[in-house]
Amino acid sequence: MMTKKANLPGKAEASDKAVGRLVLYRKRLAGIPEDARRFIYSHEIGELCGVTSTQVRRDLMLVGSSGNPNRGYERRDLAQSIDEFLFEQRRQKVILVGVGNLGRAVLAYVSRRSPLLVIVAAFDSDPAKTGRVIMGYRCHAMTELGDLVDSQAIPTGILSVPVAAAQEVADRLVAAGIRGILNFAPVTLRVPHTVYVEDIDLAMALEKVAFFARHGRHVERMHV
Amino acid sequence: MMTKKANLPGKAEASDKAVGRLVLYRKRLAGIPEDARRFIYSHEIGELCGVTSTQVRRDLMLVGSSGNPNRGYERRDLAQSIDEFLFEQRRQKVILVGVGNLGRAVLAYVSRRSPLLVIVAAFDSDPAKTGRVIMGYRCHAMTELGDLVDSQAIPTGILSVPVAAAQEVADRLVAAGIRGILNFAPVTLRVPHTVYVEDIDLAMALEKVAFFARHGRHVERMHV
DNA sequence: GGATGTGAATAGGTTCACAGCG
DNA sequence: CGCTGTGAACCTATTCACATCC
Repeated sequence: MMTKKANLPGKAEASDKAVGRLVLYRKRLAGIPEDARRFIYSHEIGELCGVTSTQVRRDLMLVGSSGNPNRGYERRDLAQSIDEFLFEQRRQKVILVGVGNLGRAVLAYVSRRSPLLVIVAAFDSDPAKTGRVIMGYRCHAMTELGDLVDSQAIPTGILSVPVAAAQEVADRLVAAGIRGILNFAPVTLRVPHTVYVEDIDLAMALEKVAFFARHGRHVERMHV
Repeated sequence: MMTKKANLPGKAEASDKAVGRLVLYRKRLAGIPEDARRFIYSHEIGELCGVTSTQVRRDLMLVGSSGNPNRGYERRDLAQSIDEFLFEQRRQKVILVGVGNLGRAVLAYVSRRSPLLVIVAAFDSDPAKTGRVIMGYRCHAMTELGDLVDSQAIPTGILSVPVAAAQEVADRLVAAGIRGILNFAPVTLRVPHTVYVEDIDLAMALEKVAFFARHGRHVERMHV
């Protein structure tokens, strides 16, 4: 029998952390000047990212890239492989809900930094904002949210609304078929477990830092 | 012999993840109405935070709190214990460097949300900003940075300056004796390993979400 | 010689299972 | 009974060690 590929054997599944690091490698590679050396060693990538060289090589196994002993990895080629692995080279649409202080900062921050992700619309419930162009993005009324996500099959949403509205908006996003949410609202969202949620709570992040600032412990790095 | 307490036996060392969860528990406890039930079970905390009850109890062992079979944990008491563990109940000073879009959002976000952390000053290199009050915080010139951190023994700094300036500012913070940095600049900072750094790169976080949105995998939650 | 790629060993974190309590 | 507290089992992630290649 065995028609079900449950756990598709042979193909290694990328963990949350591994994906996080791959995104990081990709970003740091992009930061290297175009005219720098054509090849790069795993230990150099490691230094750039605060990761051991073994870890880098282990992660790169996932993308199926392949380096050359003695010369290392061809930079452009490697970047391409990682893009392929992460996004299949295709652009992916994103929407943002909640154009407050934080929402605006995110709009400003993300544009230009992620060429393979495009924010296609922003939403806010405040009538004073809807219709206007903010940080280069047109702000729509919340009523249009469901339709747009659904009709354009938007997979990813950024949630930067006040706590009070967060769960309700999340519900609407889920109902409209969203697959992943980057959540800045300080609340644990209830969503079906098919939807991936990454929470960023700035206050909590700061408290964690404050704790370890006092306790002077270890180095462990991971960019979100 | 055995004078060296290497690994100080008996006292469990809190891991990065455990601390993150404790911060989360504390935050969610704070969100419960004052007049709600006086006791709470580990499985209730777990539901509130998206964590298993075993995990909650395991983490609470670290703070040395103690629940009561049959009734659970006394809410106020527990919150107090966690505060004690995380911050020894004392207020801790924080500064912020870089009052751009993101810096402003962080200022607005953190104030009121972390009663035990107080932002004591903001800094920016733009003369148009220095001297003014932004989001309720007075903005100082960068020249005052080292002195203030040093003289007031500020342990924790928020870094929300442009990439180009990040490493230099980090160096100055370190020289002035900072112990922990919350870094929003999209660069891996080089700091002595006695300094704790937590990186938050919004673009990277979004890319991670976009990846898992396409790959529909697992639930794993962790609020930064 | 110094790098890659990777099985094997290790460390770290989570869940299980259950004793003990109220 | 259903909960807490916790040793032990388990599972995941990282590092080691080394065969292999240029």
